[in-house]
Amino acid sequence: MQSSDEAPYHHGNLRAALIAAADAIIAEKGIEGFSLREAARRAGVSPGAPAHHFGTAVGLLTEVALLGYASLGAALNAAPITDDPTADLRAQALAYVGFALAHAGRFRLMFRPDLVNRDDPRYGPAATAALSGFAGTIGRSSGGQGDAMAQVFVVWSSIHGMANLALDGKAQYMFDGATPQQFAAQILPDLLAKSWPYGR
Amino acid sequence: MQSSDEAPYHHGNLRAALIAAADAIIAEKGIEGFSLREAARRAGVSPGAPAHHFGTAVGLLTEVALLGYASLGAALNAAPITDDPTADLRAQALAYVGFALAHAGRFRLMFRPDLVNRDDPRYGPAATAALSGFAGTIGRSSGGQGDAMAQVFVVWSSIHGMANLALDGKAQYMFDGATPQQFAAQILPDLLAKSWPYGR
DNA sequence: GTTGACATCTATACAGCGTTAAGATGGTCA
DNA sequence: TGACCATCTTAACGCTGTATAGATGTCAAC
Repeated sequence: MQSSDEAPYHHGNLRAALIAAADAIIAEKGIEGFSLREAARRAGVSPGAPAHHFGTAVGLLTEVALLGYASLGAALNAAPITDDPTADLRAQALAYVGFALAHAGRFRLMFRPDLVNRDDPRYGPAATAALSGFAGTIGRSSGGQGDAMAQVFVVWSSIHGMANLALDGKAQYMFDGATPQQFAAQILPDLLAKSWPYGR
Repeated sequence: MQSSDEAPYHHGNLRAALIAAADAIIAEKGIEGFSLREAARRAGVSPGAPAHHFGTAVGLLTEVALLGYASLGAALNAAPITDDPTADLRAQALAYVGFALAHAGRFRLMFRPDLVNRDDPRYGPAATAALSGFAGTIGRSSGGQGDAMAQVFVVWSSIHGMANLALDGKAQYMFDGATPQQFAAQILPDLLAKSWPYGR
């Protein structure tokens, strides 16, 4: 509740504070700049304190990754639904790439199997939910015909690959001078029109 | 020269031994299992020895990554050139995904900007050369029309995204029971036919 | 209210890490 | 032979994640 402004007794809700601290570190320094001890430092507790709430560092990072999937899903769903599924999917794809570039640390963490516990029961649903925007748009257009899973995966592959390459700076070897955003906007229509079986 | 079979004086060629040791560690334990000290241990030298040859750990890992790009290029070029560019590209794409799955550690390292020094003058050419197989196949079919760079990037995005998702085990949420290889073979034709402007 | 049980956090320690600095060692060339 | 230089060792520093034992505060039962 933060009712008194000094560091309280047993800190109150260390769990949430550690998650917030970890997310902030990752946003500032990237996933490589994260350390469990610094998260504890920022939360004002001793290095051993996080263990009680999260076990290991992976436990804490898994929480951040789950938040990342939630925020990715929110970003995808922020694109309005129109009567043009092709345009919708294009907007979602741009949102996906935009999310990767704007939240590089989170995005990289989300796809780091060594830092995230995939056996957490919340992981699968969180990942699926994040992609529900894609699935919905595709389903609205294909009318349920074909293998929906395969369609989502094909679209996801294309967009995910582009997000990764743009994030890794690979695009600069191909289009000098363009920002990743400009580059994405330029390439996306072509990429999507062809990777989506029912598009155009 | 390795003329005597005992550990010699100043070791002989520590540089090559360290690169080989690092590559072996990464192949065995993945990129997260790598440590500079263990590479030194395997080469039979002290922890400080690598510094003289590579500066920091990134220096050594950059060498491994450069080897990785070379081997990736070789894998792509191993697919024979026929008079059917679509089939060629399909084979190369399968080779790309196959490389990622067979050499996961190397592949992950190659795309880890924090572990590889992109400012190394050999980096850009190595990456470009690795993709020359894609570029050649695409160029052979498109006849030089259109933006060659953009075409390569679109194809690369799709395949790279699929390789990453398969490598990260994401495919298992969509096609249970199928091995990544089976999954790749199943999806690739669809992905490629649609991501490649001149295919089919 | 006092007491016991419990969750929470601290203090401390350990092994391992990357990196650095100073010095020993061996090869090479004048 | 002697000077020079590349190479490697030894030792140390501060950092990391994690484990253990104990202190501290909360809460429920009596």
